[in-house]
Amino acid sequence: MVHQARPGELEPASIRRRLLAWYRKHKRDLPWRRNEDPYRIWISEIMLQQTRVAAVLPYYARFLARFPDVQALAEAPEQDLLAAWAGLGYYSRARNLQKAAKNIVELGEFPRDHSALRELPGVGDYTAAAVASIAFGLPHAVMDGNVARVLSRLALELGDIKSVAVRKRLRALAEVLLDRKRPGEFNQALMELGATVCLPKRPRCERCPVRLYCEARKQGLENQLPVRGARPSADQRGKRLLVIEKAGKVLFWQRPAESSRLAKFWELPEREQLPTAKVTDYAGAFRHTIVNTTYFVEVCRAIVGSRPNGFRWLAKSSLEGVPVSTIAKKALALHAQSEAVSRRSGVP
DNA sequence: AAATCGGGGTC
DNA sequence: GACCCAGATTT
Repeated sequence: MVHQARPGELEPASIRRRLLAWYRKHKRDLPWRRNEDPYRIWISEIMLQQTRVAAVLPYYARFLARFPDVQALAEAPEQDLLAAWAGLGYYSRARNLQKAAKNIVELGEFPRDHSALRELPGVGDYTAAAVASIAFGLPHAVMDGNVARVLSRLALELGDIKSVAVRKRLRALAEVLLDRKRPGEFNQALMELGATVCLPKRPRCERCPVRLYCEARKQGLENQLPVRGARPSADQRGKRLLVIEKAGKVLFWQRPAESSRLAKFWELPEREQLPTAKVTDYAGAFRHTIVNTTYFVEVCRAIVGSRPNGFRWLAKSSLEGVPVSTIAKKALALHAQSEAVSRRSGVP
């Protein structure tokens, strides 16, 4: 019996075949695609949460060299871990990674199914499905930003992509389409399509292996989908940071463990924290956006009499091994640059 | 259901 | 600037 598709009806078998053929030919050579070690797949998936491939690449190899297996990760000092993660963002990922590593050591083996994976801190529906399918060949469909966009176009989903109802519909569609014999490959193919062809703006439909099945394209609506609600506009704040040096050391304070963001990261003092510091000169300014706030940061050099309460001197040479916020790193770079400029021009 | 969490590439 | 990324967790 040959299946005869009616017009407008989804054709999962054909979509699977075309998508996989396309993927085998066009997939990018990414470091986490070179083996199926669950540990390495897991690390890659955590790093890739809300983070572009290009941003992850420089971190991935370095991180694995430093923490080559679950044991090493479980035993690492937290400051080492945060230092290795500094700049990637969403630092609760690093903290949860280590909690999970400790759980796995306790378990005695890497969790081998979706529900066991899902219990690890930092592992939600997406990551559990990704690791289960890619590392263990289990038939779980992933739903990430890429898949949601691709499927919203394929199925002409007109509801808000963030809404629970729409996510649920798209998830059901992903499960129907999933190639249950090659779930890992299929999931990666769908995500790869979203990342390289079915782009948020101006999708490259001429390169798409399933364009003939795409309802949005049939209607000429591929550029209008997916639909998403408006976002709150970013607010803006000023910040004045001080670079206070003494004998190769710089004055820092450390965010408390309970801090909602950048917990335990080291920061430069703000002008308001040290009203008695004597500002000697102006190093420059830059802007930095954190989630929904844009900071306009001015950097000054300053001097203090003695070490203020709650602050510590950190050797410049030790900063690599310590979690330092990106704002502080930018400020230090600006400071170093302005110092070099004033030396060249002969200004003290 | 909505808010929160980083940072950067890209248009 | 706005958008968005191989999301998870808390409120």
